[in-house]
Amino acid sequence: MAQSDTVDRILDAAEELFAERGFSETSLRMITSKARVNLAAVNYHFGSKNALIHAVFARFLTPFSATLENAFDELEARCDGNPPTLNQTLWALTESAVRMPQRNEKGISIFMRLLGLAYTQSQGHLRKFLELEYGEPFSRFMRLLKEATPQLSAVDRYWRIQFMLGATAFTMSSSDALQDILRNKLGVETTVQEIAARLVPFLAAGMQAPDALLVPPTSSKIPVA
Amino acid sequence: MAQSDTVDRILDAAEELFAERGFSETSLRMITSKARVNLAAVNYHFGSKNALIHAVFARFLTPFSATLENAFDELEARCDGNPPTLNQTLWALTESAVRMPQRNEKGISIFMRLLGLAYTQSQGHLRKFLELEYGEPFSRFMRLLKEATPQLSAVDRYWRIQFMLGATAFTMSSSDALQDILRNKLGVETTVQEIAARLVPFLAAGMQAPDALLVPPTSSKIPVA
DNA sequence: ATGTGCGTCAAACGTATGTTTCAAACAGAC
DNA sequence: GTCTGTTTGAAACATACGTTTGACGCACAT
Repeated sequence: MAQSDTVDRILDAAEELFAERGFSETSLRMITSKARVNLAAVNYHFGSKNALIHAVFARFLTPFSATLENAFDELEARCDGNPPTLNQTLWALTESAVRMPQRNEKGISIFMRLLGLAYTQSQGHLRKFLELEYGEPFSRFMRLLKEATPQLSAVDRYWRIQFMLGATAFTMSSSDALQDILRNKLGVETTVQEIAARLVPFLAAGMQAPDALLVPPTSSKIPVA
Repeated sequence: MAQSDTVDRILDAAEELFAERGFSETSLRMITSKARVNLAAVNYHFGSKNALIHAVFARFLTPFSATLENAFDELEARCDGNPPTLNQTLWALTESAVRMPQRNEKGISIFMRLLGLAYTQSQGHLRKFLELEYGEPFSRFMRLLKEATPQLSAVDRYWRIQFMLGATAFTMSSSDALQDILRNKLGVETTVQEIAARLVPFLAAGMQAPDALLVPPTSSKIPVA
């Protein structure tokens, strides 16, 4: 065995367990026993549990971030000068995610779920790590979104982007369970690609919704079509 | 002091700590010391940490669920016969949430954050507890959504509902953090009511988006590196 | 053969957790 | 006042955690 695959075994196991159970709820002992390596191996190879978490993110975020930069480069080149549309920007992102080389068929949903957890679980160190290491492609995505939705105020845009992130992270992270339910209920099979194909129009429509009414259209007034 | 306020002190402290740190990351010792009660009081009054979590949810979910049922009753009465529109249904839900009697100014955001956590953190016991106790208003909401979007196929509707849930749960579960970012970046203060007022149009637009295109609308042939 | 460096292993460490114990304090009824 | 059931208090319990230790095995250069 070449340069000991212990490191990868740990990363594989950790990635999967973190995705299903969260960070604090996953102990090093669960990880090492799933990976069938010694407990001390984690601290030997990574230094600490937090460092392991960072390594798990780095392993999939680094190639993804490169792929994404390429997709954005190409998109901007194709539009030369004009800002890409909202649809184009969203599709560039989705395609980059979907086309990522996956280690297994659960790859994309683990990927999404981890991103969601990173946002949700307020682990300070993770947040700082991600901002530091991968802030740039994120900023670029934000800039593209901004140029694609000039009609929105900065505040409206900010919140709508959060809504998009939420819909995406949530759906993708529980896509396994959701696909099961759908299969049992309606007897339909679905691929992640199809989910993405449904998600993008939903998001685009939401982003381009008319300005937020700050008053509910309840009772008498504004019956709404 | 009437029937010992220990119980309420514990619930107040637990609610706040759970909302800011999550369940596993909050220890009974943090709770009891914040509430200035003895450590053993939690197990004496509630039986276990899990039971305390259930009690925290029950305290705000029971009145909320009642309020919601009333709101739906009233909405259906007002529409007599015709199914309520999507906007009306969504607003009935949001208003019920926003108008809940709050214990303090942080009430509503704690409430939202806890709901988000319940969805996000896959604590098995919580899920089961919530389904068992509050499954009915949820089913009713789903039925109203179905009647409000007859143009959607069952599959489309299913996924779009997941997208809505995701956007809501995600935003609500990190709303404090998101408000902080917004404050530091743009110097804007936001209330949960305003977030809700922005969320509803976003969701409504997404739900009513044109049928999903199953092919990305990129210019040429989906080049992508 | 010998020594060196890296990786593995079982075992232990210190700390923090949820829970239990049991005596003391307290309330209200008689 | 005395008794009775309920609530508090300090302390201990058993367990699980992340981390550290030091002995051991093994490849490989000398």
